[in-house]
Amino acid sequence: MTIEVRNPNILAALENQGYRSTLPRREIVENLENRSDGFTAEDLVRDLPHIGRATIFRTIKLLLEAGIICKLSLINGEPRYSLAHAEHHHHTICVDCGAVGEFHAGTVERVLRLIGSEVGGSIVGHRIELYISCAECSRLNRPAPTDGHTHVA
Amino acid sequence: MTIEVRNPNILAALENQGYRSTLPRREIVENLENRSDGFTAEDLVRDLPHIGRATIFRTIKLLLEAGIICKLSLINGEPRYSLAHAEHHHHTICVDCGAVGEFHAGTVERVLRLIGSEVGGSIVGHRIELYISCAECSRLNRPAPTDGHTHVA
DNA sequence: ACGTGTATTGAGACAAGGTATCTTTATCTC
DNA sequence: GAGATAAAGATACCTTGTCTCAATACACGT
Repeated sequence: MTIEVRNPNILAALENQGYRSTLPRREIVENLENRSDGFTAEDLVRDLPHIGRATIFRTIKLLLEAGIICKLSLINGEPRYSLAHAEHHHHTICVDCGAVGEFHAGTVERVLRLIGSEVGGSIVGHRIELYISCAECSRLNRPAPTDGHTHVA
Repeated sequence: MTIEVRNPNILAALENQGYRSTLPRREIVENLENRSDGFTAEDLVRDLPHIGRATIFRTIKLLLEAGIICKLSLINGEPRYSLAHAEHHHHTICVDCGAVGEFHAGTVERVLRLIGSEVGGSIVGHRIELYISCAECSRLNRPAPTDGHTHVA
């Protein structure tokens, strides 16, 4: 399980990939950097009303492809985005407050590779999401009576 | 890794939970049972044009809640449904042909529980999806040059 | 078999999240 | 600066669902 520091220069990363540094992109990236938790595309649309909706979505896609942000889904399937702090990781998502954490577990990756090899064919990727009620939320609310086995997917 | 047999009587399961056995529901369940792979809500809407859109979605929701079908997402996030064959499981999804397989890996569950306990708070659920190019597809197409580490979520 | 209460349906409007198109504008390069 | 071209904005449209509300069909008691 690893938690690393924030990418120091997102704009530079985009420019290195041949993209222009435009005002809307700078504003979106700046907005992103001031967020600690997950956010929706609509959050950005609301925060940056002078930037067109399409541009917001286009930039989100760009940042996703560049690995700068990740797309994750809440337990009900709603999409959220979050800044990527580490290279390869997965997310813990608090179902109460929405806080997003990152973790990396080599064991899980190994087991999935093993399963892939049993199935035959080749592994293309995987998606892992761990839904929790974070320490604070589960203290405030009554602790959720779950078993960690809730079948989500 | 387990693969089990199909639920013999979906309708009875619904009735046991207090739901009425209506014609639309019978038709939808019958249609489902004749599918081997993942399907979309629109597939059902197309196949059963005399059944209202809302009813299709309502019934899907019902079957999801009853654990009779699962909702899963393709690598690009598109939703798919698939009949549930086993109790608690996750899915392998072929990114080329869409074939859906089921697997269960106790090791992964254990590791996720461990991670949950490190994070503090309580585990509510998890989502795991393994994207593959199935044996047949990876033989036909050129084998995908991936490493099993593609960062999806 | 026959009402009757209530769950369920169908039609269609609405919503969230996102994409496509097309014209105008802003960047980068020289 | 000038020009080629990437990117932005506006807006229509798409997909996947959900909501409302009147009309219908189940299931149950008799």
